[in-house]
Amino acid sequence: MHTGNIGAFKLTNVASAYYKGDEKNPQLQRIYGTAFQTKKELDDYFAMLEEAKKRDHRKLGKELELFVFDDDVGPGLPMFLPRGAVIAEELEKLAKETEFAAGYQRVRTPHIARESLYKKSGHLPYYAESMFPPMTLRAEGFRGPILETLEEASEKLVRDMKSAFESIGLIPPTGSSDESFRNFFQQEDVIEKKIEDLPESLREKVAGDVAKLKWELFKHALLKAGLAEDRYYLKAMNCPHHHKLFAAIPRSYRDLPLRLAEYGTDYRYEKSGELFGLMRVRSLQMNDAHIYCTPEQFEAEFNAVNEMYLKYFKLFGIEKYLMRFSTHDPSKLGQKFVDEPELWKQTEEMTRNVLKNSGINYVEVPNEAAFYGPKIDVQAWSVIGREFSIATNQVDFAQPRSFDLRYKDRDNIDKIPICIHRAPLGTHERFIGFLIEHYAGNFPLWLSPEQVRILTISDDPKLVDYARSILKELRAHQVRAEIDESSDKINGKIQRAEQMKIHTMFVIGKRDMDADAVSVRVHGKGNLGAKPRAEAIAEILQSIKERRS
RNA sequence: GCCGACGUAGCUCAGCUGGUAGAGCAGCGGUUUCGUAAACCGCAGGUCACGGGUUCGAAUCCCGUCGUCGGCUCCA
Repeated sequence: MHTGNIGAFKLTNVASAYYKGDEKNPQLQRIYGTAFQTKKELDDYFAMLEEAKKRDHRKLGKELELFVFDDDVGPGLPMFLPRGAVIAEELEKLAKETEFAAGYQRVRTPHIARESLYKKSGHLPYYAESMFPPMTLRAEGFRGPILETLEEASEKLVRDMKSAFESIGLIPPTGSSDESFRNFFQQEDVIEKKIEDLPESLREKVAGDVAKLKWELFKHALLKAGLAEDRYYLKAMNCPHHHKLFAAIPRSYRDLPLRLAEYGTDYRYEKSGELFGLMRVRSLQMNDAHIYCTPEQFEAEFNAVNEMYLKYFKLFGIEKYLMRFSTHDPSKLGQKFVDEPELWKQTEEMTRNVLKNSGINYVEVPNEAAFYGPKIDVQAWSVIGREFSIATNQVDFAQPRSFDLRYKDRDNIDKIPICIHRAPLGTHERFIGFLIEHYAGNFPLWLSPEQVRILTISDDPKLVDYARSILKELRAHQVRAEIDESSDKINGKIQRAEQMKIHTMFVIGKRDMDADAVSVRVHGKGNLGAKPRAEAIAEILQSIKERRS
């Protein structure tokens, strides 16, 4: 490229940016502009932006009464109104059916867990920044009296410290008075010597680290003294809970692949400036599943997941997509990525091969992997050509190890499974946001918040009865139908229904009633004329069943 | 979190350089019974995001907080 190619340009906006893209660096003012080879391309680009503005999911979400945010609830915490909740439920139904057919099983897990779970999983410390701070409770297990004074507490602390030492096989020196115990505790070299005397298993546990030993003992004593805290975190991912479900039952190679699915609710403490409508939120419900498999099964499972993506893309009319294969940066092992250089290499190689063999459209991006393994992000383009990061698909070698997950293989040896994290529809929140823009709020019938609205031409009681009997029939078939019996003129009723982008309108007048018919009007298509009632309803049911676009 | 802009009725917005709030739609009450994108009349609705300050007087000026948006960074 050179400047000679610039045929048209336009300045757009002004904003600051970090020097060299690092948030630790100072910020500079940046003037944005865009350029194209031809005026036509430039105009098309701005037409796209204009169209995107009209389709903005925040605007349509408000107009169509899909979801709201409320300051008292909190930033980034969307609430779905009935019309929006419908879309989420349809997506869940779709996911459940698709996953059931693909051999997944549904599970259910709580929204919170103890700190220990996230220590095991590696979320603490690798993911701590993105988690809500913990809620702190007085530790469970303390049954003793609440201590009145500080002295009392400290005496008890020392006493319990002593028994803590004894509990791991360290015998305090002769006398065992509190005094001598205190002295003993001060002498690190003595403790070190004692550590050497420990059985190997215990020695490993403290890893020769006196500070760590002291800390462990101190915590133990604190707990016993009733001064300990117990911390619970809101979950930011579902995987740790699912790993526990894997571990809950002894697993054989015959059980694999085991596919555990849940539309799990997660909470992530996104930085305030990152929040953006439904696209970036702090409470999110993910179309999540974890596949536990053997290395031999990996390729088939991974391909099956990709097949599922393609199936969804087709259903939603997503024509352009790209898989971004994210790998680790060796210089950030132990900081951003778990410190397992060999396993990183192996799983990345394995994943790369599957991608290559499958012929799927992908690019490789370094340094963007998940902390527990290589990751594939799926980008999709909406009909107006805007790009969204919708879904993710991750390979995890780290957590199965840290959770000590095992299955008994053919050769009677315990082996560690590989875990595939996958969420083809991403989160409800972002996916619904995407769909709003993609369809410009004109959802296909199966997704439509209100599928049919019955509009009566007059409020003649006989006519209203006829209209209500149609409503009843539609609802008996689970069709989301409403009736507008207001005293407005038919034009007014149509206007309101059209503005709410109601998919199908049944206009009911005396002519229709006499012929046991309905006049069908479809949003965006206008009046389609009268049809026998049974035929019109059958068509509605068929379209919903097939999830027609 | 950082830089910048913005924050008036449920919604969309008006309110000029400070004189103490206004419209349309929606809502409610009537009237109207009208065949494919807005029938008519009336009523009600606002601590002008929140908290402080300047001033005789603040929606208007200043400071702080919260929130939203445009970016950065991050991400599903």
